[in-house]
Amino acid sequence: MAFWLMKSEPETFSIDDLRKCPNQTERWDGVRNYQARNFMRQMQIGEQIFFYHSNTKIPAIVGVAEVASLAYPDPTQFDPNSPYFDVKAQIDAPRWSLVDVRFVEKWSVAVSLTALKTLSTLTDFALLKKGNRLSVMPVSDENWHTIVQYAQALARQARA
DNA sequence: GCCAACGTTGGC
DNA sequence: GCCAACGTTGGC
Repeated sequence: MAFWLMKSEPETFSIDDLRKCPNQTERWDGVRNYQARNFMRQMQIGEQIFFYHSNTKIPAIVGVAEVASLAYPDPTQFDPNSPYFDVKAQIDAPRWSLVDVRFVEKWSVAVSLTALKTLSTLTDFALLKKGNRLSVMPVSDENWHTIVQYAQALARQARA
């Protein structure tokens, strides 16, 4: 089982929006980057995802979601009315894929990008690499557990 | 196949 | 709102 991180701008689609979806599940549409697409094509049902809020006042991992489908063609690429429409995409040769994503939990205390940068135990974390713009990326087992434990510690502190 | 121009991402 | 970093496009 692999672990992942997916970015979303909360003004567009936040973790609260995901929680309110039918079955708390939604298509992760609009990814138009080949590397990110390829990662989604590797995803297996049930794999865990950090839900990251980007391009906002406090960029942060705000909770956990899970992969709810294998990758399939993103329907918005064929829809001329969608902002994600792609003229070059053909029905019989789709360019873009997506997976369904299901809400798992929202953390009581988010783990901010600033906080992540202070975690010296994180190794080779793509999110922290300079100039990183990838919206879907793998997370190593070690980094996943480090961050989850840190989030739990923050939650305990907040309760105390 | 190179690379300049352009558009986008996303932290600050 | 700024701008650095990056990916994509298209002329040659």
